[in-house]
Amino acid sequence: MSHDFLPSQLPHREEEILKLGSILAPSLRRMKCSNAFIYGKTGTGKTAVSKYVLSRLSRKSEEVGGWIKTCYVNCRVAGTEYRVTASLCSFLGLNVPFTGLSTAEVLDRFISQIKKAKAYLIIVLDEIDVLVKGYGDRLLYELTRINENLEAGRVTILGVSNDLHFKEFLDPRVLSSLSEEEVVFKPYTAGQLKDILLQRAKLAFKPGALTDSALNLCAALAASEHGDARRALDLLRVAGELAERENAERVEDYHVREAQKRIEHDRILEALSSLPLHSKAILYVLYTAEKVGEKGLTTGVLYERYLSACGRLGVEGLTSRRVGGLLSELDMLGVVDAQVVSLGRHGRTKRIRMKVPLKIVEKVFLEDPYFCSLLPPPKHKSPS
DNA sequence: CGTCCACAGGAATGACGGGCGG
DNA sequence: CCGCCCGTCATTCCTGTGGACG
Repeated sequence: MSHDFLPSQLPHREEEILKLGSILAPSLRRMKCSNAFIYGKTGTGKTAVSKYVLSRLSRKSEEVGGWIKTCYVNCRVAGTEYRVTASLCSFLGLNVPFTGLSTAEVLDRFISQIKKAKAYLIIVLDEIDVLVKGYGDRLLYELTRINENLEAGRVTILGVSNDLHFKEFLDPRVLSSLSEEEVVFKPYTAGQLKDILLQRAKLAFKPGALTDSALNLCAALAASEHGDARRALDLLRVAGELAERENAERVEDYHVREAQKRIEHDRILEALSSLPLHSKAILYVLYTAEKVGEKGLTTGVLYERYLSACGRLGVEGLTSRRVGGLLSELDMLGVVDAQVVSLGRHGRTKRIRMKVPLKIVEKVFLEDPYFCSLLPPPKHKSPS
């Protein structure tokens, strides 16, 4: 049930597999392949299909002589231009130091290794938008024009992205070269998600351990999200874990609903606890107010209390302007609801209220080394 | 019907830290 | 290794404004 598991069959992606396959097939006859751009929302199978096609291709290539090399790099995991390039080298059996060289030097070594091996290279750059947003399209530009002075060998690039907008960051030359072909992954429908879940459940669950309606619910919930298969699998996995923990015979609907809450809960907790100190201080003020039933604080009141909270924390408070900025960031994150209202003679301000459950916020502060001392000690509860 | 409150939120500028080329 | 540049966060200064109230 884990994210990186690559099943032997990918239901409802036959079309995409065929299309990608036909783009890459010429390499088996030592012919030029088009570069391609693959996009679709998260959990639509882009990564799985790319990896699947790559592995099929490299198996096929061994049958016919093995001149095709496939590389899969996740740009977000690799992180920097340098590490992406270094990672590409390692697919050619070329080890480069993890630091010390310039990126250009690593790229040169990479190119000369291609020449030496006369390799047909298929490169998949997953989450390519992260690389481009962080470092620009320089590396992509270099990669797309390697072919120009290569008498033996070929380089084909498949760029995978879930952000369609990122094309705007690309140089027109890079864009036209990269998007010779485009493959779009549409979101899965509820029915398709069900098939995927069924296939995985066969491997992960004992027969009869999963009710049909629980499975349908997972599919329906994920379909209403983005048609996100990852979400569907998460739901099923967490539901399974919950059922297991309470020694239930089978996974039922309520396990799935519980799993959904749990996933949401963890997501919020993660988002809140990684907030910067001053944003947390603002949240703390809102939390203490709402705890005693005080809702819809105004900006002025919030700022005063924020300053006093800062005093107790032993840090200098920020300006009201900055606090206003942080507040609208929290608003955009969906943590807080801040609406501008006019109180006539009493001026214009914001009505600010919490948009996430107080319980989760409380948990954040209890676990926070800065804030836990400001809170009353937790009531005794049996460990859950 | 104009005034004026209590902010909103844009623009310019400064402080700081980290990466990069020379 | 050093200076430079750039992005981020914060401050300062500022203009804009919906509507209750006199």
